[in-house]
Amino acid sequence: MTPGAGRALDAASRLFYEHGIHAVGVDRIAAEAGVTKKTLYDRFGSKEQIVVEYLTGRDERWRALLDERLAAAPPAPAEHVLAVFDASRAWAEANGARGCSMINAHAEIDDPRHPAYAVITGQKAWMLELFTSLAREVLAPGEATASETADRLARTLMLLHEGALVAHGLGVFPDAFGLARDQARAVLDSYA
Amino acid sequence: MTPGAGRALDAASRLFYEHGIHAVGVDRIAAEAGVTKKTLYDRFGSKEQIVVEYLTGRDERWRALLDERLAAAPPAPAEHVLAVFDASRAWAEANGARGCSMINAHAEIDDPRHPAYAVITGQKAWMLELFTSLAREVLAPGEATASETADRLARTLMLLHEGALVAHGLGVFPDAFGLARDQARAVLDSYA
DNA sequence: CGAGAAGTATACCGATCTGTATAGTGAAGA
DNA sequence: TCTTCACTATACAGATCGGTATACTTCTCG
Repeated sequence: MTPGAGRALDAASRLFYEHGIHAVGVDRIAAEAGVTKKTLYDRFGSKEQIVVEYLTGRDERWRALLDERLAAAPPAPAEHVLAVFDASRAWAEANGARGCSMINAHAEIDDPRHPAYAVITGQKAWMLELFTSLAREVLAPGEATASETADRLARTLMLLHEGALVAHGLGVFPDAFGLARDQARAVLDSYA
Repeated sequence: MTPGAGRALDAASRLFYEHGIHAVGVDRIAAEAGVTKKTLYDRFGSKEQIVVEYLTGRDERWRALLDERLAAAPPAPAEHVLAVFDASRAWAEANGARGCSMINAHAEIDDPRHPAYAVITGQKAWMLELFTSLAREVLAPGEATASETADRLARTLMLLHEGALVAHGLGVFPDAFGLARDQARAVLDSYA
């Protein structure tokens, strides 16, 4: 990534997240990045591609933070589940004043053929798979066999997590991730 | 509401919900409603006002459906909580292929001073208050006294509900409202 | 040295954006 | 009958949209 491209993607990411994708034009991105539109189009080819790289970049940074937190968590599977909610709280404090960028982008992108659509649904599917694998370990440590119970537990954790993302983004009540974490523990206990 | 205004608001509501607010221009609204732009601006004054009435209209229809379902539910307070999730499932089947219009609109409106912002946060606050009053009745039937326990239960129900809205809108897994309803029952039982 | 990559500055394109203006039509009601 | 209301049709304004074109500079690297 060239310096100009980096500045452009940084500016675009901030502007897209704060104001929405359709509300931000390429002229504004170029101006705030201190870059000309020619550089933008030489590097990215289209606004659509900038959107894709914006979402991909957030996804990668989120997964990196999560991997880090999971690696540092106590080895018990249930602790890993709680670490996901802790990671989300930390992420939201640093990058999440306006909620989940994937949920927000989904509100603006109606066409499933849009290249950014796969990034959005891909992250949600990945999160569900993560919860599913954690749920399996909680229910049957050591075994990696699928079960309807694990799927159900994983989906419940996903509900709590997505709910916390929205409650936080809309400011419905304070510390949504803390409550979701507590409820996740209660759900895990109920399965034990 | 004059006939032309009604057609315009219907068209705007459908287009805003399906494609997003910024992606739909007033020319398109006018064309699909079979109305001229002059009629649009004579009746509504601005696009911003059309957005406000779009969200207000959905809010009112949702509350009407919910009131109806709550009135028809068994008298036990816990049944009323479950009826909220049932109402959401019914609403989503009829009007919710792209998720919650308030969450979606929030993704596109960054300015808290935007007149639509109050409609969005107002609906979420109202839902939290509904869950809170139901939680109080569940915990202490007949009494209307506030308690931290009731607030906590209400927020947990809110988490499950918002989570189901998102999981349904993004298509993360099938029947999110059914699962949320089952989990709500489990949470209610745990408080009993 | 010379080529190529990365960048700047500026102007332009056609389309679309919200919003306004002008002129006229048809119908309902005092 | 005459006014008022709701509406149509069309044209336009100024700004912004995504995207392209031309010409020049600056730096690195073989």
